Amino acid sequence: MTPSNPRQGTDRTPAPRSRKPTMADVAAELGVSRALVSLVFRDQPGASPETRERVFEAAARLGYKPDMAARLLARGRSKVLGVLFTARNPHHVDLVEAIYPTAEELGYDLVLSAAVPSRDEHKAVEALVGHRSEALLLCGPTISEEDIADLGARLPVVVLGRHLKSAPVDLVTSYDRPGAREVVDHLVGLGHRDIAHVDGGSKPGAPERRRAYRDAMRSHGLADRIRILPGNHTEEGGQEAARGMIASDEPLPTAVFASNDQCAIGLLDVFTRAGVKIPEQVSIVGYDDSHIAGLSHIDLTTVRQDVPRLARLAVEAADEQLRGVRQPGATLKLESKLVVRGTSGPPTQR
Amino acid sequence: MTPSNPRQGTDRTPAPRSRKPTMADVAAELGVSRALVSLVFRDQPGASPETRERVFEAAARLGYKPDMAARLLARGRSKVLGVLFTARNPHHVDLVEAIYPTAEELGYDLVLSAAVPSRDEHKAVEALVGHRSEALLLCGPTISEEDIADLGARLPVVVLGRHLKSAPVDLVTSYDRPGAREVVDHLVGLGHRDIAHVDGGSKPGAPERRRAYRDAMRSHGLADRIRILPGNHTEEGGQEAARGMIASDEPLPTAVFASNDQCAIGLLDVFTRAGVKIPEQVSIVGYDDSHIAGLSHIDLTTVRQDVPRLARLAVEAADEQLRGVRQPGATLKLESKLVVRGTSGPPTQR
DNA sequence: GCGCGCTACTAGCGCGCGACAGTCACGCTA
DNA sequence: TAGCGTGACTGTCGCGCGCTAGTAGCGCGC
Repeated sequence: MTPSNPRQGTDRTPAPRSRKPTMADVAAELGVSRALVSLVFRDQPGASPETRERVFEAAARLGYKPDMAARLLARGRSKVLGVLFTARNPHHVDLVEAIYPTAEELGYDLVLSAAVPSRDEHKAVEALVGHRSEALLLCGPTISEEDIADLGARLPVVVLGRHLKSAPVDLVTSYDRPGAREVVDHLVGLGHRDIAHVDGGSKPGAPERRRAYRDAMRSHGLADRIRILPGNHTEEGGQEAARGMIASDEPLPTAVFASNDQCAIGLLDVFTRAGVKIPEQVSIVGYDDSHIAGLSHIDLTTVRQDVPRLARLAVEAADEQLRGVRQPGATLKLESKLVVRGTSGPPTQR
Repeated sequence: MTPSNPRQGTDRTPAPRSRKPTMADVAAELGVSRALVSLVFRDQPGASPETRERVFEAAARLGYKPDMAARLLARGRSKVLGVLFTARNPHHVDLVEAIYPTAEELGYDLVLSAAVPSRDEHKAVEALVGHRSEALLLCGPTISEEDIADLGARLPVVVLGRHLKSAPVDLVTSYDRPGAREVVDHLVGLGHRDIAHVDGGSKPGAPERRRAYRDAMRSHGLADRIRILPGNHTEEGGQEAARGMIASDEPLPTAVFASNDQCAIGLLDVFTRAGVKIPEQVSIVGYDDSHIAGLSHIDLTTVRQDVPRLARLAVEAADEQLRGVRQPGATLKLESKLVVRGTSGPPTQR
């Protein structure tokens, strides 16, 4: 019937080279102007209900879908937010999930870019900017503060889960001090005194959590028991730290507070394989309450961040910057909360 | 709306323009044509080395970055692949990670779209198409075969990890039969006879694995022990199945083969909480060998799919369709391999 | 002097759409 | 009847770029 049809029929033509239908095709089909079709698809006043109906019908028949790239090009605002996250980090995945609803609510489209081992964050970010993201949401970025500042000078940037001194960007994180404090309180309350911390190096959030751990230990009069082991925010980091503890001459701590859940899971892994009973011999506490911490039989005691609100605040912050209602540089912090599960318990006497 | 953008890079730029710099700005800065700048940025012959140097220098000075949207619009080929995945599925995350290197190698850019609870696959796919993806890679899509066929009629589509009868798309999966066969062989070899299967309903790959399980059981003469429990590919599905088994009047099977890792982890969760010893009382085997199966103290016996090769084949398949070197409809299957870990062992006599 | 081939560059159209200033028919008022 | 307003629609420009067909300039051989 229609001359321009999507490439159907795997039978006849070897390469049915059919163009994707455009607005002009729809307009021609109905004998109206492109502008009218445009109006209808943008849901703007200026078209009668019957016309709208006919336009939609014709569009469906031809298989027309609006072309984002052209739309972005033509209109000033792209309404696209770029989201950078680390594919392996379950907490980031949680954040991404939570960002979608608010973004949609405020009329933004999302483009995701994953930082993976073979592809560093610089490339991922450039891809986002290249795809005309109006603003960037960076989940725990590891690039330098200077690079983030440069980005922030180019477009609105919201950083999640990392503290920065002076970059012209918005920050959305949880308070680390109360969370870490709750962890130490919890462990001390159970009777622990030898509470070690496996840190996350310079990874986002790690310095703050390390500092918060130190403060909490001091305020419990356990300054001399402070023991900080180098780690990072991956399972491997936790595994290595655990191996180090086992191989060490010093006795094992009775509790370990890891800088994030993945690191904690790495600890769990090596300890249980080595026959160390969790939590009888060693209690383990993580940070983030990513979805894998609660589900499955990992059952990790951890600190829950309010992911839905973090996500909402981040999107709203980006929106505010874009609308120019305020200058960048806001810092938003949320409460976090200890979630006690199976990997923490009273120390056994020895 | 103020026409002047409040955000302005540092005061470095001599001619403070509120617009993002374009190719024309770079060209004007040097007194050359836009086309020349275009050549340089596309790394095409036709510009002298000195000119290239000057163009790059001027671009850097002005802070010019090529505009993807315009580039996509202008050139026929967008060289963008759209990837649909389920954020929560660790196997999908593994796939996404693995897709990046091959895509880059073949000169494709990637746009990710996550299916999350609040945003179904239809929307996610439309977003990808809207962003001008030339081809789609669908990781375990749950939308109907008909919808996939429609998509396949519009643009090249490669489906990972799901079998389809007749959609005009490429399929890249692992053989389910040998994998499931190996699982049953392994369990029978350990002495199991009551081997149940928690299936994945109609989820991608689930019917094939269910069938493969049946066949393998039959060929071991265990047709009468076939026991299939409804489940799905989430932790919750596994948990529910496990609760069902515990509540049931029938004795527990001595081994359970789950349709994927997440489901297996759900089983593990409920069984261990209920005091059922794994693997002494019940052996558990998963499917996918997603990164969380091996790491952490989950230590799940599972079937490893060759993720890097799956990813490579998928990208190559998309590329071939795009280059028109063959018609869609190819089916590529890879070997998969049992990985024995801690959740399977000989049954205890009772 | 001519044509030849080569490198280095330019002119200008078009991608699919949004924005905006029109145009047109129609109905209402004075 | 002219004047005016309004809803429904059209014409056209330009977004930032890719790409094809050019052209100017140069050295070369005869």
